[in-house]
Amino acid sequence: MIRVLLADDEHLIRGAVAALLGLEADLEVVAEVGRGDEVAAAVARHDPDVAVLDIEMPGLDGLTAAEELNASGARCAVCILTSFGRPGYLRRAMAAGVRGFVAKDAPTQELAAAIRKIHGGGRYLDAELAAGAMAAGDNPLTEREREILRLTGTGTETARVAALLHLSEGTVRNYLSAAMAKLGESNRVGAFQTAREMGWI
Amino acid sequence: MIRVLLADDEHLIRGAVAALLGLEADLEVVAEVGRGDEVAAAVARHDPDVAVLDIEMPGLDGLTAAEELNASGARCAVCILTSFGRPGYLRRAMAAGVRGFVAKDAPTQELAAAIRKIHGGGRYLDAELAAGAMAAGDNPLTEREREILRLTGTGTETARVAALLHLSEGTVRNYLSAAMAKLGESNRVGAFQTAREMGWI
DNA sequence: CCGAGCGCGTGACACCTGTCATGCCGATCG
DNA sequence: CGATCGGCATGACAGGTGTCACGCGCTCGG
Repeated sequence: MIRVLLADDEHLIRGAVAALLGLEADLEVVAEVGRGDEVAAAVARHDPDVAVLDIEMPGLDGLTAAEELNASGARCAVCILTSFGRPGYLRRAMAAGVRGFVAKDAPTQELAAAIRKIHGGGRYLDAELAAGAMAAGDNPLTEREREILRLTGTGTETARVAALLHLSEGTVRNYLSAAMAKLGESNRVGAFQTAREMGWI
Repeated sequence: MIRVLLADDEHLIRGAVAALLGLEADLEVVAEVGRGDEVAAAVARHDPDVAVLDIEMPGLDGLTAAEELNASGARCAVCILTSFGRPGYLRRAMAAGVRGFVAKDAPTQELAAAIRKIHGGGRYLDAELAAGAMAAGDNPLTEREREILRLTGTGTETARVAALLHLSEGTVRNYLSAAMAKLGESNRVGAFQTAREMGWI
C-alpha cells in the first residue's frame, strides 16, 4: 500500500483527486492539506510515501514546499501536480529533488502511474513538458529584474516601485528595459506576460 | 438516477471529478468532453439532466457554451464549476440561465449537492461569490474598451492595436484612459489586471 | 420634437517610459 | 595580478503614454 499526501488549495478538486486515487487498490490517501505551509507538518505527522503537491497554493507555493522537504531530508518522494506546465516550474522542481511532474490535463491514469513509478525510486516526467523546458532554456532574469517585473506586473506605478526598493525611477525603468531585451518584448506588459508564461517570475 | 455531462479541459481533473461523482449512488456521469465547442453535440447525443461546465476551455468558454444551450432551448440544467469566482462570470452565468455556480475550492460535497438541487428545479449559488458579485456591481466597460484592454494586456503595442482596429493611436490611448478611470487604476497594466480579476474582460 | 446622455473617434499637450552611455563593485580566470 | 564579465545603479534624451477638450451620431424620455 502506497501512502499518499495530497496538497491542493482547491478543496473540491483535492477531494476529487482523492476519490480518483481511492479507486486504485494499492494507493491510500492518508492526509490532505490546502496550504503549502502545512505540508511539512503533515509529512512529519503522517509519514507518507509520496507527497502530491500543487504549485499555486496560499501560504507557500508547492515548489518551495518541495525544496523545504528536500532540505530537511524528508523520506517521502514528491510529485508536482499542476495546471501550468511552465518551463521554469519544471526546472525548479528538478532542482528541488522532485521526482514526478504531472500536468492536470494529462490522461486520467497518469497520476497513479507517476506515483507508483516514483515510489519505486524512478522519475516520472511528462514528455511534452520536458521538451518544452529544454527548448525554453534557463531563466535569464536576475533577482532584481524578477522582483521589479512582479511589482510592475500588478499595476504598481514606477515611482512606487522605486520607493519600495529604495531605487531611482530611472533604475527601475532600466531593469525593465533589460528584462524586455532578454525576453524579446518591446514593453513592460509583454515582458511580464511572457515571464509568467515561462514560469520565470 | 441523475445523468451528468462533464466539461473541463484538464483531463486528469475531469476524471477526478467523475470519480468523485461516481461515489454518489444517485449520480451517473454519462459523457465527458474537453472542449467548449463539443458541449452542444454531446448534450444532443447523451441528453443529460445536468451539464457541469468549466469556464476556461479551448474552443469555446463554458459561459458562451451555456448561453448557446440556453438559446437552443436545451432541456438540461447547467452548473458552472470554476477556479475563478469572478463577479463578472457569475453575472454572465445568471444571464445565460445557468442555475448552479460552484467554485473549485468549495467543500467536496458541494458539487453533488448543487447538482441535486438544480436537477430538482432549484438554484445553487455559493454565498461568498454571490455577495462578491453584488458588491462589485455591473461591468462598466464598453465593448471597445474591453477589446483594447484585452489586446494591450497581452503586450501588443499601441500602434499595432490601432492598426488592427483601424483606429488612430490617440483613440486607443483614450479608450485605455477611460477604462483606467472606470477601474480606478492609474496605468494600463493595473487596469488590465483588475478587469481580469473582476471577470470583465 | 429636442435636449440630455452615451458611446465612438480624434488631435494636442504634459508627463511617463524605454534606451543608451556610463560608472562601481565583486567574481572568475588565464 | 590584471583583464574581463555580469549584476547593480544612475541620469539624460527621445519617443510612447495618459489626459483633456472637442465633435459626431444614436437613442431615450420629457
